[in-house]
Amino acid sequence: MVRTMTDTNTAARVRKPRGEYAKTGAKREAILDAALEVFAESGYRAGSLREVAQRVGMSEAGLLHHFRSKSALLQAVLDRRDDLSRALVDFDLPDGVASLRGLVTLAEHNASIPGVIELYCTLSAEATSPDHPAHAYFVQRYEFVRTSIGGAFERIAASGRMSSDLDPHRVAVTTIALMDGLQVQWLLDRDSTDMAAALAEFFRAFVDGFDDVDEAGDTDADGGEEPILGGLS
Amino acid sequence: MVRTMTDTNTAARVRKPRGEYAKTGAKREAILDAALEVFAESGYRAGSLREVAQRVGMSEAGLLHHFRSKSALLQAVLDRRDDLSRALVDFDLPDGVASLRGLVTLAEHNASIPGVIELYCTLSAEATSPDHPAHAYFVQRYEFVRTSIGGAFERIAASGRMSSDLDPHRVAVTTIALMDGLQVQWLLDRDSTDMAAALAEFFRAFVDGFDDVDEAGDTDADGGEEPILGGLS
DNA sequence: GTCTATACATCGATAGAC
DNA sequence: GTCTATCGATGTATAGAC
Repeated sequence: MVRTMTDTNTAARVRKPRGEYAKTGAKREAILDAALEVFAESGYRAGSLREVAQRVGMSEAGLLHHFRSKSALLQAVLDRRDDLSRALVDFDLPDGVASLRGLVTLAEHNASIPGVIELYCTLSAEATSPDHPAHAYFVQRYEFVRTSIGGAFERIAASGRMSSDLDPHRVAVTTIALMDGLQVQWLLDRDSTDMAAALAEFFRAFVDGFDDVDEAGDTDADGGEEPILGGLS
Repeated sequence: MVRTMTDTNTAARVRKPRGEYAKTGAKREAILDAALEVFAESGYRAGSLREVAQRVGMSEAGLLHHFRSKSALLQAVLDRRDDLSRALVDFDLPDGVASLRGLVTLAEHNASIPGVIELYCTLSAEATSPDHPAHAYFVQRYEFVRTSIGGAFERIAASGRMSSDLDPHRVAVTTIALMDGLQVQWLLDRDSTDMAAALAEFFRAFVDGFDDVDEAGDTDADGGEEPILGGLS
């Protein structure tokens, strides 16, 4: 399970009585939406509370009543994305190849929400600096994702569907790097790359039978939607 | 040839008389060094002229005597990196595989100059925003690099050393994405990845005989150093 | 060519009225 | 819960003395 920056805050928030929470919660959500936009467009350091407050139709003081500081607001934005992700991600599928196909689906999905891509793309680069308020968050996040995708490749290797010359963990690092790097190019020029196609081409070269249709593993027969892995970056 | 943002300025600078240029040129170089550091650590928007001036032991006004604005300083920093790169890069080698090996060497070299990696990593994400002063620079830069690496892969494909299923241009996009993404992870955690090894593993999977020693193509017999491709990102 | 002084904008955050 | 008012810090850039 991913450790977040504000487990304490989140717990306290959830413990609040429902009626009071519902009303003020709507405002909170609106603020978080606006904050995500602003941080995505300008990054954390260059993004201003003023801009967030303006977009949500509030004064800065009113905004700071809900979030006591700018960095607390950032943490809340990231925590909420994690909540969404946690509800959608399932990396512990027995079939590692299915997890990889999920990543391609994710890349497709991501192209429809450029704001979120911008957020993670900008923030992860910014948070490279050790004194950035989200530095620890991103270090832990990447660690977790590396482990998850590494596990998928381990199962693929164990089933003999990948060259034994390849280290599953290193291929996981490569996969994540590829997804991140594609996003930079895509944000700079939407026509420069089809992120999902590039990712699929990559998997096809490393994994035997990546394109094979799976009629056997029909665990999704309940008609539910494919799980979409969100906010990986 | 790469088009830069300040061809005009560069031309004007070069035209200056040598004696005058030498003295003030030293100060310029010192400023550019400091500016690269600051922009690398904090990005363009959060990096301050104050910090640059302090590191170079000057007042802000003195600094602005050499560069009329903050964005002009950034352009000068990028232009200088391009000058260095242009002197080191040779992507028009007849042997495409040799160019790829050059990229691995570059990845090794880059690990020794984290400041430059930080600069491009932070700036390229920041410049994703259309109103960023370096936006056009990075769009053009990536276009150029895609074309260059795409050409190398085309020659490799033409010589039959790559699967004909792969589109050389798309593999070029993938290669660049991989290099960029590796840098993010590496900056967040230096132990998370060996950038050069990951890149080599990638090429090995796509290119036949990537590891083969080339005794035939001994064009480097003059004892000169391997050309190092600098500042690709 | 470099400095001091300063103008002017923007920002995060607090205090206190309502 | 939201506002106005305000503080203090920080930032870019200019004017003018030396």
